[in-house]
Amino acid sequence: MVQSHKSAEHYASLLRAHQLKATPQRSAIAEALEIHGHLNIEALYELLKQKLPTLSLATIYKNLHSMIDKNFVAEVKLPGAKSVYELVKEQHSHLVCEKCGKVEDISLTLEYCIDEANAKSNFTITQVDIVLRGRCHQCQ
Amino acid sequence: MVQSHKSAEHYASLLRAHQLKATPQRSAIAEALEIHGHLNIEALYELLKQKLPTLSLATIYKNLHSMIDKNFVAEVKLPGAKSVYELVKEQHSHLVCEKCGKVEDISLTLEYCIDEANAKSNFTITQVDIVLRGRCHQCQ
DNA sequence: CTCTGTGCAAAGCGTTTGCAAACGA
DNA sequence: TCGTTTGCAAACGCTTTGCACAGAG
Repeated sequence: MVQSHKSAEHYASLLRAHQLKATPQRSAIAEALEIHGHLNIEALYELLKQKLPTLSLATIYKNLHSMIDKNFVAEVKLPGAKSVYELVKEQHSHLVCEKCGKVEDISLTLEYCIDEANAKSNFTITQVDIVLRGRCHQCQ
Repeated sequence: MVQSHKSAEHYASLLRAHQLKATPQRSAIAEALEIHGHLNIEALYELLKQKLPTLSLATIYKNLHSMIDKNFVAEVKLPGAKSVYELVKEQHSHLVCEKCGKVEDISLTLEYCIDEANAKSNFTITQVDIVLRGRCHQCQ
């Protein structure tokens, strides 16, 4: 298991930088997402209950919403699976293993896609969401 | 409003070609998706109730599932919006207007993305789902 | 001290299921 | 005719809400 090397204050500052009050629940969510990268709501709840036994699902829902509103967390909708949540970072795309479901980030050059889409359509493209599917190294 | 120029038998044949019994409800779903391109469940229900007043939501859910199982219909998950459904066609990507929500198809060259992802990751990519967001011609 | 966040329980809402009747092949 | 589909209503599960108490700033 990956361990955190960040202090509680690290997450509190991150939260405050996004106009979010720093509570233990929110810090725990931030830490879990930073460590695990991508988690769905159920996984997040199971994970956090270990450290915060009284944590309620409602709190997770409320906090994910406020974190998304403040652009601190993003929801990643995956084809044929539950949404996962991640900390907002620089623009990136997602790889999903079709066998084990693992999600990884990948940085792709998107100019080509955007240019082609602008040329072929009447839209002015501002954003590209890409989900790549395939087999991860272990599942080949 | 776009009107259909296909006979009822056209949709019945399409359905049978996908191992689906041709019922009026299914033909109506196929027709609506062919005419409108992309519809969410609520829009589909409202539309179809006009022609089939006794149609139930449960029937739409059951049929969409069997149509997806038979690879006749595909679900398109959109960031921050309800899923829409479309008839399965050749591989293509989606454009979504961030103002009016309109969804259009676009054919993009994906080799570049796939090659780059294969080169930069340990995954063997088999599929790429791209959702482009921006402003459509009317909403610029 | 004040306002926001938390946890619990209840409510809400979209989706699924069970079943009898209707229907397609 | 036989197996599938339909429509209804009930059940389900995930998400949201209301509220009293606790906690952050």
